[in-house]
Amino acid sequence: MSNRIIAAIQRVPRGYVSTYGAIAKAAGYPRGARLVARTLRAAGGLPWHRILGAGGEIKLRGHSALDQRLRLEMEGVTFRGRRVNMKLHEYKFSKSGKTAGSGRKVLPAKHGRKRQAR
DNA sequence: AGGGTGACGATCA
DNA sequence: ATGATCGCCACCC
Repeated sequence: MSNRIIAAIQRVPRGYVSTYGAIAKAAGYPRGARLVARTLRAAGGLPWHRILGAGGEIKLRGHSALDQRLRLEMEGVTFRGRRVNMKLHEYKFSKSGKTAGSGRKVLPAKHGRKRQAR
């Protein structure tokens, strides 16, 4: 059952987002990104718009993609071109029990980014 | 049982 | 950055 997946998705707070892969992993399916997608489509009443593809890219097509984007912006999520500004909104799961903060070294952001094609 | 598909992801060209 | 491939996993003919 995708119970674990459902649960993981529901843990993502408003104004934040996560990815299929991350959700899958958090739910105990390290390679189940597709399962997450399937679950999102099947189950209802879930904050489906908060789940994105790797890198914060919207994987939906057509009008649904726009819908998702609007919903996210409506929640205060900002975009960087075509994808969500994960830097600011990615929600990190904690193994609920294990080392919370986990290891993220806060890489030095250096100065400005180089370029980027819209 | 067999084959195709998709709200994915990582790699390589 | 874009497009093609391959690997994964569950569902649907």
